[in-house]
Order: sequence, then C-alpha cells, then structure tokens
Amino acid sequence: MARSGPKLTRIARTLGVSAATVSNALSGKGRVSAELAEKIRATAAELGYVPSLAGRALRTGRTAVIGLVLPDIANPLFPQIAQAIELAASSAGYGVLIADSRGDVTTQTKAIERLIDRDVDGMVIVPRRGTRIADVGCPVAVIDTPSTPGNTVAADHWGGGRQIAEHLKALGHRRVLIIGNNPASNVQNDRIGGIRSVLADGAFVETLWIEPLEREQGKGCPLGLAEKVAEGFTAFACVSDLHALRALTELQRAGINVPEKASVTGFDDLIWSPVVTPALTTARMDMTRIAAIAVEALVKAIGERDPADAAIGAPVTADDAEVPMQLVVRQSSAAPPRIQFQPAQTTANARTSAPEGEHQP
Amino acid sequence: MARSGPKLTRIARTLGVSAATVSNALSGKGRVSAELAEKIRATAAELGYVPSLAGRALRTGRTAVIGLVLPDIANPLFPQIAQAIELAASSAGYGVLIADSRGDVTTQTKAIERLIDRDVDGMVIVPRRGTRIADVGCPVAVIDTPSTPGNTVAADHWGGGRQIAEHLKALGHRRVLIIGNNPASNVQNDRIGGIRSVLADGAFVETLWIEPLEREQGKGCPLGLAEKVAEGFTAFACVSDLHALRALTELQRAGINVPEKASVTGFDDLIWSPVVTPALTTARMDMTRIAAIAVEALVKAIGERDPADAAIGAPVTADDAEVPMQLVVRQSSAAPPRIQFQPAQTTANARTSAPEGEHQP
DNA sequence: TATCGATGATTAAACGATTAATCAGGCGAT
DNA sequence: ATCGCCTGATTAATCGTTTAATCATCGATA
Repeated sequence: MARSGPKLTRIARTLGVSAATVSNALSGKGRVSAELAEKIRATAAELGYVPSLAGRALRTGRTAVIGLVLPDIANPLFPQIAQAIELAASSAGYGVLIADSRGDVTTQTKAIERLIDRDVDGMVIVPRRGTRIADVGCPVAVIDTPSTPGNTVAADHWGGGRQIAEHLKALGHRRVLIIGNNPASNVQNDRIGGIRSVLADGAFVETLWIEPLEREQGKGCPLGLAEKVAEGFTAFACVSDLHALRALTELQRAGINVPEKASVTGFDDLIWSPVVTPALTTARMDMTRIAAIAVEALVKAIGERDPADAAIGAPVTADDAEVPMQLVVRQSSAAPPRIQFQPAQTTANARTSAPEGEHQP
Repeated sequence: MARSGPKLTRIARTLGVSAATVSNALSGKGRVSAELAEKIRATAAELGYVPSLAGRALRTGRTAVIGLVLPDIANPLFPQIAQAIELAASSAGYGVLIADSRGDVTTQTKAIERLIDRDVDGMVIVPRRGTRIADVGCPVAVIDTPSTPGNTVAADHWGGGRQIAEHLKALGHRRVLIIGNNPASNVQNDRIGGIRSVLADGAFVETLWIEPLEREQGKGCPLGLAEKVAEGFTAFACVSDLHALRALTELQRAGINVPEKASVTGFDDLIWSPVVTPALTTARMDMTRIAAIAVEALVKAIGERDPADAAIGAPVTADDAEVPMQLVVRQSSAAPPRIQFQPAQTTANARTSAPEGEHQP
C-alpha cells in the first residue's frame, strides 16, 4: 500500500537538490560531497523516509523478497524453520513469502511457479523426501541433509543419530528398535545410518517403518511395541519426536513404564518434548544457524547474479554446509532393566553374545 | 527477479497494437472489440505472459501481497493457520508475507512496521493474548475470538467449550478440572466460559492455570493431576491439545489409565492428537473457512480503499464472523469409573449433592 | 592563458504497467 | 450537409527509483 510517506523527490525538494543526488547519497554510490550526503541522510531520517520497494524493484529487477517452500506446512518442524528463516531474511533486508504445497508434488510445482511469477530474488526449499528440485530459474538454497546432492546446508543428521546411539549404548542398551516413517526420506535415512553405525558393533538393531504399516492397518494404528518389549527390545530410537510421542504413549498405555522398562528417544526437540511425562530425550538441530547460513549463501548468490539472465537455477552452496546436532538428555531414556536378555554380567565378552548389527529384510 | 518472459509491449508489438490496448483487453477495463480482445488473450496465453507485479504496484499502489502476523510462530497452531491463509490468499491472487514477533510485543510492532514498509495491501493478525492491535494504516483482518472487540472472524470457541462439556456431561462426569495456560487469553477464557456454562448446573468445576504454576515451579513441572484424581476429578478438560498431551502423559505415568480412570479432552486437533494412545478427544476449528472469510473480508476492504490515503487502519468486519467448532470424539474420553464420589444412583436429587459450578479464587 | 582532470552535482532515460485524455471514423438524426 | 455521439483504438503521462551520460566549476599543469 502506498504509504503517504515522503518520496525521494520530496527530500530532494526540501534540500533544493536533485532526486538523483539523494539516491546517490543514500546508496553511497555516485559522487556526493561528504557534507551534503550527511545532510541528506539526516533529513531522510528525520522525515522517516522509506524507499518504495516497487519503484526500486521495477528499476533494478530486485524485489528483496525470497520465497520459502516447504514440503508440507503441516510438518511440526515448520514453525522452527519458518521462524529462523524469517529472522535471518529480515536481518538481511529480505521479506519472506510462503508457499505451501500441501505435501503434493504438483501443488509444490505450482507454488514455486507462483513465487517465480512474483519475482522473488531467490528461494529456500526444504524438499519433500529427497525429491530433486528442478531448475527454477533463480538462486535456490536447499535445506535437506548433507548426503543429498545439491544440498546447501543442513544439520548433521548422521552425527545426530550417532549421538543418540552413543547415549543409548552408554546406558547399556543392546537391543534397539528404530522407528521411522518412510524409507524414502534422506533425512531419516541419515539419522538411522548414524544410529546403526554406532550400534553395529555389539547390538541388535531393527527398523520399523510407520507409513507402510499404516497403509495396511490404517492411520494411527498401534505399532505393537509391547510385543517388541516382550521380544527383548529395551530402547526405541525414533526418527522424530512425533513418533517418539506415539511410542511413548503406546508404551505407557500398555503399562510399560518409560524409562524404567524401556527408553524412548526422538529427534528435533519439538514443542511438546519438554512438557510430556517423561520429558523426551532428543537431538536438536540449530535452526537459527542453518537458516543464517542458507540465507547468507542465497543472498550472496543473488548479489552475484545478473538480474537480466534467468538461467542459473542450480542450488547455491554454502561454505559451512554441515551444522552439528545437539543431544538433549531428558527423562525418557535410562539404563535398561537388568533382567531380560542380559546373558551375564561377566564384563568383556558378554557383548559378543548379542547378535551383530543386522539389516532389515 | 526479472523473468525473461514477454512484457506487455512485446505482446503489443507482436499483434501490431498499442500496449494500452493489450492492458485494456487483459483487464477488461477499457474499450476493446471482442475479437481483438480474444486475440490478445490468446497470444498472451501462448507466450506465457505474466504481468510484472512491480510495474503494476508502482502504478496502482497495490502490491497484491498481504502480511501474516502471528503472536509467536512457534505456536503449534501456526501450521494450520499459515496453510489456510496461504491457500485463501493465493486463490485470491495475493501473496503472503510472514512476520514473526517471537512472542515479544515490541518485536511484533517492528514486524508490522516491516510489513508496512513493504507496502502490503493488508494484513491478517492473530493477536497475542487479546492485545489490542494499534492502527496500522492498512486494512487488517483480526482472527481472535468473537467476544474480542475488533475481531473479524474466529471460531466459536465458546460453542466449542459447550460441545466438549456436553460430551463430558453426557458421559456422566460430575467433577471436571479445566486446564488452561493463561487467564489473559480471550480464546482460552471463551473456551472455559463455554465449558462452565454447560457444567454450571450440577457439576463441580475447577480451573488450573499452567503458566502461574510454572513461574513458581519451573517449566515442565508436574501438574499434580494424580492428586486431583484422588480428590475425585474424573475428567480433565484442557484448553489446548498441547496441555491435553501433557495431562495425558502425566496421568499415564502415574498409572492412571485414560480413559478408564480419567478422561482427557483438548482443543485444536493438533498434529499428534490422532496418533497418541489413546487418541485425543478434541474440538477442531475450521481453519479453512476462517481463513477464507478473513481473506475475503480483507480483499473486499482493500478493493474499496483509496490507495492514496493511509488513514483507515481499523479492523475489517466479515459478514460471518463466527465459525462453529467441531467435536472430534476419540479414545481419550469415556464414562467415569463407577466408584468414587457418586453419592448414590438415586436418580434425580443425587445431582444436587454435588456442589454447584464454582469459580476459582 | 588555454587546456586537461578531477570533483560534485544535474539531466534524462529507463523499468513495466495503468489510465485519463485524445483522436479517427462511422452512423443516425436534425 | 452538418453536427453530435458512440465505438475502438492510440498517445502520453505517471508511479518512484536507479544510473549512465552530461555539465559546470575550479585548480593545476603546460
């Protein structure tokens, strides 16, 4: 909306100079004497001058707006991401336009197109389950996972998995059930890979995928964790706090106390994780840092780009593409009960009696 | 970013007409013969013409962008709201710029100012705990609760409370603990008001506020619900699913089975509500409808407004300001256990032995 | 003294769309 | 035959900013 605020010409008129001089003084580009420049800045500030983005956009081809594309906005991580991106972008002078794709791939394409039509200078994309993003014709920062080709910046999900696993291992767990949602997700696979890499030596590990299970038994179906406990599993390492919550309540409901009889861990430190009972042990990513790096790389690419060509659409790269995760130990994890499947307390070779880490069929 | 796409003049040149005619044909405003208009539309479509928002904005003072302001983006409801607003806005041809206030009031003001500086045509505000929003100088749609002055559109939180209470009442609950976060929230007060209005007759009701309790005992402290059960409470009506989740896990942890020994209900149907065990009974608001109404009212106000003046900043009003909530009955609510505090099964006057609905000190 | 260069400012064009004002015909009515 | 009106199109101005090109002035150099 056209604020009634003063325009460039208004300042120029006030000081009896030309509009071009004002523009030069404010941007520091042309040749303006130091004293006049100072005077211009002063009156601009005094009058509360705010440049018209529309005018500038028309002239420069830069809108100072970036688009934020998320696989599905309903993802509980969305608030964290959006907040961090918005903060980073606005400190860099950019606005953030959101685009929702409701999980749908074609909708996502449409959403991206709408952003392009709005002349965004660049976009931050969190791709859905490792789908490659097509060349969109403007600089793109991709936040996925370091092992994804084209990734710009991401948390070190593998490392996060390792931390979780080491925590569980140190507590004494030797039979761990990993709970994931969908094997197509690069993020989940990295987390799981990290967990397995630590537990491979001397622990029995199995993976349960929720989505395939739900396709058979319906949404929100029980995961059958009580049976798993009966089979000797003492820890449930979930790939997201959402699944951890699901596991926790299912176990509690079955009368299995957490963490005394079974440990539960999650990922992402979602909003409820500190306030449920027991509070969830989880691995958190430093979204603020990730967003800062992504936006910084994006802004750099935008700056280098010639506004005329619409050719370059390859994901931009950041110097520091891998941000470590942070283990948050709370009450949902503890040592396993002493009874089951602990062949002997005879220190060393007791471990070898447990099956080596194995992979799911 | 300046797409390399064809401009208005390009189409004009292709057909050998003037740019003005093309503009008129495409907008349907000036006087253009039907056949020429058709031909223009055809080539525009063929060439994939997309108007430059910057050019249009500069001329018309309309950016076709609205701002979305939320009290704190970390709110678990945010995804729902953002998704619904984005859908409604984009179908109306508007982009959505997000502004986060991190819960802080001064930050919120800054965020709003940034939106104004970006020339948004209007904004949708979900105010923080009933803070009145100041005159911002552009049309504003407020989503809060019908009883808030200046509210544009909202779910019927009071009615939602009534539905929850009637459900609980029909199940036979006579001692209900309401769990809220902060007494300053209009939304929460309406929900609680609705609950109490139904339960006032013949049930004992008490309210527990989390935030004051946490100020004393620290974040994530136990709510002491086991004691409440011992006192005879059979149902916990929470003002949000987040609190319901907290209550549920605390009860489960204390060995109190839900719903056999105590019922738990929430609000908002948040992401985890269907997948925890037992799945949460809750009241859902129709965000899609609310967003549609809010955006419609906003767009109408934007259309009527003279782009030149920046005076009107009062919240716009919608025709249909109150959208009913929908009760979602799942497994977390059931009839209370038969034993405790049921003075007698002697039908009628048994009720009067229970204290009338009372208010918290 | 005439000229060159640097300095500090101004002019004017451009970005892409909208829209008020204008203009050229054609047709009916006086 | 002339005037006025309606239709369908064009002209030209405008929104606010940026920036290349131009210009004036002054001091220093040849």
